[in-house]
Amino acid sequence: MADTKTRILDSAEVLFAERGVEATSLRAVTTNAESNLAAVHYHFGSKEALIAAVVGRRLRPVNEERLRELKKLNEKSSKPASLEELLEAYFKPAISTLDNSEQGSLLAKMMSRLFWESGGETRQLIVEQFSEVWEGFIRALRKALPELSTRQVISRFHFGIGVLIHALSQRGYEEDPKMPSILEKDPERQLAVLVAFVAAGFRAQVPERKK
Amino acid sequence: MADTKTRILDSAEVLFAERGVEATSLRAVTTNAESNLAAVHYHFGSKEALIAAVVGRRLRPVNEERLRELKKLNEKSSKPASLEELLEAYFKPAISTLDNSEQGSLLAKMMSRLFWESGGETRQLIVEQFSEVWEGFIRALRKALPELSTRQVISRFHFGIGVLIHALSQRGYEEDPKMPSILEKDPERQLAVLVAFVAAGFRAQVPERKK
DNA sequence: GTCTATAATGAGATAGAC
DNA sequence: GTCTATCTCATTATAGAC
Repeated sequence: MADTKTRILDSAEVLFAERGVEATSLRAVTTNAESNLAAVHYHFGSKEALIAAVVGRRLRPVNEERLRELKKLNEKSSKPASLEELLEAYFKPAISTLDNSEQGSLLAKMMSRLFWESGGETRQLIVEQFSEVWEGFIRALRKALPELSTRQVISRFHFGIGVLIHALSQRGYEEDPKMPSILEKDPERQLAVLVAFVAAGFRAQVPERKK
Repeated sequence: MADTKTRILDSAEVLFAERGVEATSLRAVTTNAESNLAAVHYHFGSKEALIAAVVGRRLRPVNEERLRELKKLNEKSSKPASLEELLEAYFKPAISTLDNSEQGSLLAKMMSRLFWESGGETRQLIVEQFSEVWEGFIRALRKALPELSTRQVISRFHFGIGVLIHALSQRGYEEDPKMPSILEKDPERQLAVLVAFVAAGFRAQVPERKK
């Protein structure tokens, strides 16, 4: 059996994803981890700090891989990276990490929840985790799409993030007949579909004025 | 001053959006509404019921307008409605309602939060509110895009919903330099940009197999 | 490091006067 | 319909034994 700290992290991750962060009590976390309330405070200090640890453990490797992929693209040749390459570099780490983890869809839901649920301190955490990655990708996307204004690039990049988050977080609801599954089963196809959709959106022409 | 019931709804809407539903206590709601705890239980019965009332009050008119617009498109001519017309019918009620309400961005955030935060009962509420609308739009979208499979239409429709939710919910963070504003100021342009992005995504060709 | 026991707080809900 | 006061319960956090 893993050590107490890890068991608490694992347990918290599952429960945060299933019920949401606010709705999950530390008691539920520790019971599930076959530990006790005091252990959380010994290892993490507070519930807020536990949340940060749970998020950081999963998000850090994803964003590190994104930066590595981006660096590879930037150094690869004198030509700027293409739109599709950049989107793939951004989406792939998220999709593959989620597939390799035993938690699977739960993790995706936890991340998307965190994105919205966070008020105040937790939001700060998210912004910090992402700011370097976003800056890097937006800079590269501007080079790939010189015909778009910076503002348009940022806007459409966020549209793409919205697609990713929504798609990932709807996993696990496949059983519901009212909410048919969104993503393909095969991770390679998932990635291809997402990249194709968002890339086409990036290249869309917006009509000048409404008729 | 509005009656107590309305003041409670207004207050709850603002606080739910700012802090999240779980994190908002009924005490905070009633203090803000210059009322008291008992009034919530008199008018609504429970916190869960209050949540449902807050959501329903805003969501119902939006979804009713969507269904009206869809009906208009279906009856307009013998030709099936175009992709752009359908997307506009879906997006416009959300954008214009949000602009007309004095709460503005708070309301958008409340909706997007609800979409994710909801575990169990509250999720049920969301699915019920949306199922008729989604069914109608997916049926119409299939006619507009006969070259796509039903599964692809559903998947891409949800991608579009992801874009809408994400875009709307990021309103109000404009002050943060790390998170530049996503949407145009002008609602007409917002709509045009969203429709163009999602329509292009719908029409994207997905490469058959990865190289 | 781990645990039991308990403190301190805040939550949703309710009774009953007005 | 509205309000104060209170009930009951669950939460985070901590003290202190081992």
